[in-house]
Amino acid sequence: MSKAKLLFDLILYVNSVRRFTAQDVAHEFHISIRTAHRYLMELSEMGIPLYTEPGRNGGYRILDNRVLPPIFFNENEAYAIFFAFQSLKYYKSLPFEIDMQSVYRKLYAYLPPDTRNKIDHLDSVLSFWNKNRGLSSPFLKEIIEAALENYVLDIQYQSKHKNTNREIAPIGVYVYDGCWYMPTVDLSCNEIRVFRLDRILKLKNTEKKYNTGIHLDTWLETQMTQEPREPIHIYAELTREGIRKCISQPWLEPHVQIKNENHGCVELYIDKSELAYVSDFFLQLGTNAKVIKPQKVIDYIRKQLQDTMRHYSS
Amino acid sequence: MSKAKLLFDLILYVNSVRRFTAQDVAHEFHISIRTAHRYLMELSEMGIPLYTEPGRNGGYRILDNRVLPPIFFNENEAYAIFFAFQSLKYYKSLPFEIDMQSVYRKLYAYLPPDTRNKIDHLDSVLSFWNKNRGLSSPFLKEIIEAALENYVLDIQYQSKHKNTNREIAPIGVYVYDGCWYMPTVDLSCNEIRVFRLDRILKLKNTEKKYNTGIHLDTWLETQMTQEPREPIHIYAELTREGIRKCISQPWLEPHVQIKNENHGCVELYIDKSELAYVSDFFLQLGTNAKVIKPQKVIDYIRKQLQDTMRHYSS
DNA sequence: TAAAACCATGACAATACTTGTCATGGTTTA
DNA sequence: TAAACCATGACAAGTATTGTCATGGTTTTA
Repeated sequence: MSKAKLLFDLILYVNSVRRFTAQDVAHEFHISIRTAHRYLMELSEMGIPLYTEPGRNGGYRILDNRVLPPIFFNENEAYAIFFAFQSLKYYKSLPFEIDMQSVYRKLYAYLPPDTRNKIDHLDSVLSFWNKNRGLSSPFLKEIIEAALENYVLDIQYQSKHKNTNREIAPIGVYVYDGCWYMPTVDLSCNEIRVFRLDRILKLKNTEKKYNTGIHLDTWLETQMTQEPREPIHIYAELTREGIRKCISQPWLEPHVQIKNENHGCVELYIDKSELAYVSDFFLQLGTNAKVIKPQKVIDYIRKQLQDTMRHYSS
Repeated sequence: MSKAKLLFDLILYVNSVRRFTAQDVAHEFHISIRTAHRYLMELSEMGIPLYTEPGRNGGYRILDNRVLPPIFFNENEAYAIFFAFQSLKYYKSLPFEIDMQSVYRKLYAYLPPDTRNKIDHLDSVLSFWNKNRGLSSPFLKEIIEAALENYVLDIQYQSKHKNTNREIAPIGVYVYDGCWYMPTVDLSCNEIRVFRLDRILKLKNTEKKYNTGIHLDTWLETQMTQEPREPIHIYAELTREGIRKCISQPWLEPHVQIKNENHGCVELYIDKSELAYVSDFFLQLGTNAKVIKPQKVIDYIRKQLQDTMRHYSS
């Protein structure tokens, strides 16, 4: 085995055992102890964060933030990384922000000049804006860590009518529509609740542990595909502009039927719990939509219109 | 200089010159031609895409998709890359998708087992959903390429009242609110127009070139910070729920004033062109907002209410 | 058609590097 | 105080790398 290959394997070895003696290395790789020492010194010089403790029960340790063996990337893979980083550029206070910068620097430093120009140019024709770039989610990192380690959090949350304190076990975090959300198990009632991160006022890690046993993707999938429990049949006619606006809504888009360039309709089943939201949506479309079914939505829209009318005539 | 270091530098050298002879290498690195041959053979064996042409005027070439010198990343940097990739997971038909997969595999392969678990777990507690994950933007890659190379595109676009054909020079692409947009110079009128990628029906590269001379970031910045040209003073009172909804709007958020837990107001200047949009927004807030100024908005809201009322009473 | 300018590969000696053994000295713990 | 670690130096034996020379192939050009 060549020296380079051996050093490479040695990085893998020290990364996985974390604590070892020169003896261990010598035995593992069938080399002398003297050479083991020499190799470990070389790794240190390469920047691998080893430290040693002399004396009995001493030995070598690897610190956190271990260095991986050197990896060959090609130009396209570098592009892919730059492209992905670009997508996060406008989020505020992201975890791993500093590490992204150092990845960027390392890759950029090794690119040939013409590719650098391309990368600079890519940067100048591609932006991922997000709606809530003004709103920061200061607790994001803590929440990701808590979700990873199954910690229970104590949060103060600004809900519709008042501020509440809750003990929750986060299932995970997700961004939707440019805004961070956290589905959790609320430990007071053992139900799943979703919180918006920008509405969390305070957060404390209780150091207690609770494994929700729920996988974020699984949960999101069930949310998205869930059949309505109390299905309500919605039918509405749309103008051209109404079609355009409905198609922009991902939850409506599959249900829009286009009859001709200027007329269409939308027909779907929703759950009772979504009634208010859906009614508000059609209300906001004004004369570009006309809800035909159900009467409940029509009544709601009429009531809202009357209330608002009164509100504005006083 | 050690052999490893020399090979490393040689990668940088061949990546930047792209075409060279063994003689050149020998001269550049002060080694014999024989050794230059040996080294170049080694690079080939390492996977660097060299090919050779024998004969006079022959020599070595490097193919596209050049391989970068090996890079040491640490655990946190690997995390950062996984985190960034996660943010793109739900976009449809992205450029660099295949390369992202191979980056993922390479990094993952070299992670120690415990870190692999963490990465798997990170994957299970973090999702970046986006609103239009159902809507694909099939022309994204073509548009990025056209923007990079300053090509003029011929598009068919579904606008508010009819489908139109336009010749445009893309300034760039950006995502906002989960949806892809493309600011362009419309060559028929030489004005800047923004198109939504999902509303592009057809796209053709004309092979003509036109340099817009506009930098996407610069343009976005001016869009966002632009002072209103015909400023209109808006003042509205808000309920608790009104505050909540206004704070969710990034363009309103800085102008919301909270008086107490249940009352607040919002005051700002907007441009005349935004009047309809802003009016619609306050209309949709119903009784949770009361616009006090200007009369124009109040009139608009009243008219909309009446129209919709009539619409729903027939 | 021959010479020039490339690549490809082999042999071999000179040189440089790597390794294992032995030796010495320091630190910590039982 | 002995055991079990790390750290480092010296040196000979073993291994790898390098440059020189040699030979053979391909393509271009004069």
